[in-house]
Amino acid sequence: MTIQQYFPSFEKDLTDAIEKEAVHKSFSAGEIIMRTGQYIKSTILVLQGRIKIYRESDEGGEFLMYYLGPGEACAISMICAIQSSTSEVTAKAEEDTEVVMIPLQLMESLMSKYKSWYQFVIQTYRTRFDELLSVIDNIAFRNMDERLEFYLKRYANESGKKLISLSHQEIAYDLNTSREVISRLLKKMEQRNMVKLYRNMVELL
Amino acid sequence: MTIQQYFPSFEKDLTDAIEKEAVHKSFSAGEIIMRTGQYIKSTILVLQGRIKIYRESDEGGEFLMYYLGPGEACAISMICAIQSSTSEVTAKAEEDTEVVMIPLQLMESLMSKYKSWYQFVIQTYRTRFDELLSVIDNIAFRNMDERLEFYLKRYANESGKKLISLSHQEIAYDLNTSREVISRLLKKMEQRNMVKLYRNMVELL
DNA sequence: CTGCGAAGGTGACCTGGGTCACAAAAACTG
DNA sequence: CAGTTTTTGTGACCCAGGTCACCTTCGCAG
Repeated sequence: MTIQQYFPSFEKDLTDAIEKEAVHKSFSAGEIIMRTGQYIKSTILVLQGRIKIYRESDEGGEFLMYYLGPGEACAISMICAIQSSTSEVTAKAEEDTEVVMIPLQLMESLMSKYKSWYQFVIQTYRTRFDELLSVIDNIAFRNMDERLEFYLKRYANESGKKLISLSHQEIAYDLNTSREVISRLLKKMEQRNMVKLYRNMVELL
Repeated sequence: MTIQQYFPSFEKDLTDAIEKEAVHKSFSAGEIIMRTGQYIKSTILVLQGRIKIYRESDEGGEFLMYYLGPGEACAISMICAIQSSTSEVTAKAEEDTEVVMIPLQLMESLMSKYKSWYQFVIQTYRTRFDELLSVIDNIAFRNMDERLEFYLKRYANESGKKLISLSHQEIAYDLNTSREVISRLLKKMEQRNMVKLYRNMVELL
């Protein structure tokens, strides 16, 4: 079945155990899966779609951390699940999304029983930790133009398309800046032949 | 012995195992323990002193992530150790420091044998992940004055002293800004009676 | 086709904070 | 204690990027 397919590193027994005890769930595009301060009782594995993980400030600012796609899991939900503490971030379905929710206790028992699960968890931490490091690099050391370029490239990479369907406003939210700034910078990039601009779309060249 | 003392959550057997197989090491103040790009083969537990974990940019910028004190461990070294990959950060002894190095294979076997070790590792990930989140919050959403305030408070907290022995230049490095900016902001804080300034020292009020 | 809302463009202006140049203390050294 | 080094203070200036005001363009619904 699907778990097998998206998580090929899992042992057969592990796949079965998850299949038997975990809960499948669907979210439609735009739905909030988890919000700041919410109590977490399960970890999330993504089967289909895309989930956006971002941080919200008290003053309504918003800041993209990373996206989760099929075959990936939310490190934060893992950590919190184990500690059964509250989330510090918001998760939103960017597209229609299908996930498997693994409750706290199951998580524990899988951990001691299946080496491939343990390794998957470690791998997940590692990847997300790295991702956070690169986020920090970007905001600490780079200017807006470089950050925008990085953002577009990453987006294109992860979605596999060169045509990025985002309005300037949406990009601005993700980078915690204003629409005008993004418009100006994109215009500059267009003049340098790095992108081509359309309504609600940016094409990377 | 000391491991027992600084890591009271460890089972007796675990303490013994570490005592027997891991290596004690000392670093003097200012020594680099681990640098960006270096291959990591062991995890570090801190017994004495203080270690500063920071990120370096290509252009020589520097950016503090967090400090490690007695009883704490380096999450990054754990993750990298397990993956036997390279480090993305630099670790420097801030004071004379004593650590225990736990080699990769030992790490693995402790993980499956001792529940208290497994929990310690998870706990460490959690703490550091949170710390990174708050670092991101700060640089993404806050201005320099708030960041400086946060920085000083954290420093005071962690060292347990209200007298902070740092030059303006050192603070500036940690926050990846310039000395002048820190001087100006500290002066303003002094006028607002939040701190008192001395040479090479800041006192939090 | 018209009218309206959403997206994008643009100029004017402001501010935080980075940079430069230099002065004044403070501390260390012979 | 005269000279040197380190730290701190400060004014002048600049630039990225945030803010505001307002315009244009596109696409859609009636």
